[in-house]
Amino acid sequence: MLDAKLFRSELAETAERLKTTRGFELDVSRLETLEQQRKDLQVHTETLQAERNSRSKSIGQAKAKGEDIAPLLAAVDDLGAQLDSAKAELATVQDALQQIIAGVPNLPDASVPLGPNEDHNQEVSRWGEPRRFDFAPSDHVDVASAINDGMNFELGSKLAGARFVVLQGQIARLHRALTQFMLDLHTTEHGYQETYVPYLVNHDTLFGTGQLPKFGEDLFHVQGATENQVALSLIPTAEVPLTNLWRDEIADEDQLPLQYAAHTPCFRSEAGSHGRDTRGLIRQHQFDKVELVWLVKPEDSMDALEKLTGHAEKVLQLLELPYRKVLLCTGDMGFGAARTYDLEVWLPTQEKYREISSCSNMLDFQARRMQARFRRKGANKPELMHTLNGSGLAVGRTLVALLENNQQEDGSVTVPVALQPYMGGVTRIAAE
RNA sequence: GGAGAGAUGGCAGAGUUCGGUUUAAUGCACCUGACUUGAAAUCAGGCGUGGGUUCGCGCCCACCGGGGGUUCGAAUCCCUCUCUCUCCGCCA
Repeated sequence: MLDAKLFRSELAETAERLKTTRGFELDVSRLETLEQQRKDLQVHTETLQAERNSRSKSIGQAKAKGEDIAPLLAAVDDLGAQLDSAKAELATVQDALQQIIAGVPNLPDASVPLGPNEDHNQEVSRWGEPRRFDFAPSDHVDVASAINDGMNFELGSKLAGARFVVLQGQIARLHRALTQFMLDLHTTEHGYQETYVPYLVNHDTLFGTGQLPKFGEDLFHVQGATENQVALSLIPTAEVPLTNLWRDEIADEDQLPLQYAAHTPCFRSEAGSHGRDTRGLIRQHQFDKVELVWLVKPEDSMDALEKLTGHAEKVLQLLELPYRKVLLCTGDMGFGAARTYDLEVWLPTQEKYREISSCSNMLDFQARRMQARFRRKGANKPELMHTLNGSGLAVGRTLVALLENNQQEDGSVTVPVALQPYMGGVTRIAAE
């Protein structure tokens, strides 16, 4: 959420920036109208409240002295009704304002390249050399299926439907090994606190990170998750529970930066992506991810983004997977992001780089929604934190990349050195 | 699943019986100053969050787990939801 002051004192400039960077149309005249109404109604309402308070106090004092309070009660007769209607009008206007403001995306950082779509992203660097095959490489589905039916989508759809999978045997173990490897790397080498979090969260939590109110259709919602009527939703990423650990909290300055890592399944309805990536593990309703989250002081957040991205890159490097790092342009960034790097891994059968990690600095956008704050030594006012998150990495897509890049002509798949300890020392997996 | 007790500022913790000088006591922590070579200790003062309004000093409003209700007036009374704790039962 952007600072409400931007919509008052710098409305025209803010609307212009949103339009040029994100192509987002802010309804300026409606905002102006609502803001004027809000101001009038709020002043009116608070005046009535002040009036009521002072009269009630007088009544209390008169009563204490044993005076007759009937005339005082008569004088206050219709104040309650006036106040009720003023409050109701104010609430209507404030809800309307809130709904607009909660749906406005973050403003990109000035360092982000301008552009309407992914064609305008900037490649920052490349690592590794895409392998040259002296045979026609198979895609990950064929590679894994050939290793003792290791990846079975028919079983997935039987159990749950389209976009679900069952992994078996060595492929399932490889998937687990990747997860453990990533989590160990980040917690022992990169300073993250290992964290286990709920996979179902409430709506306040989803509002905090920006999934609600605007992107509810991307989520799976669960009815009657507890005995009551509270609506819960499956997390689309561990960013949601991790970042919300500090919702409505005030940290001490010296507690920052906070670094959290968690492995969770992620659930996405993939509404609006019918027909895209229908084959294979690239786009599933359920996938595993190791997520990295930072909570930092504002002046540290850009530096933290570089570190966070570096930590995700380290995973790819140790797995010896070629990738490139891309700085997203203004039009391609997520709702809450101010600056984002995507890491894209080389997929030989698609002959292109595909997203495997997305690392973003949200600045205070989420912190404002969550009221996640910290207090500097000696300062009396708490201040909003900055929040960052990134995949380190998406486990399913890492498995895809490993299977495709490390396949051999005989159908076996070599295990990278860094992963071998997690595979019981095995250097390659093959059909048995 | 059954029975009971609770939720109050950064933290701890009064106030809730019986609604009204409570601008929520007090302590800890924190900030400023005094004392000190410096520190500790001590003393004095300050110190919740969000919002509105004002050039500013300031003034005003809301907030005692969430929502609703009763009332001129609610931390306090009523309803409801959530969460926590104790005991019993069940259970991976």
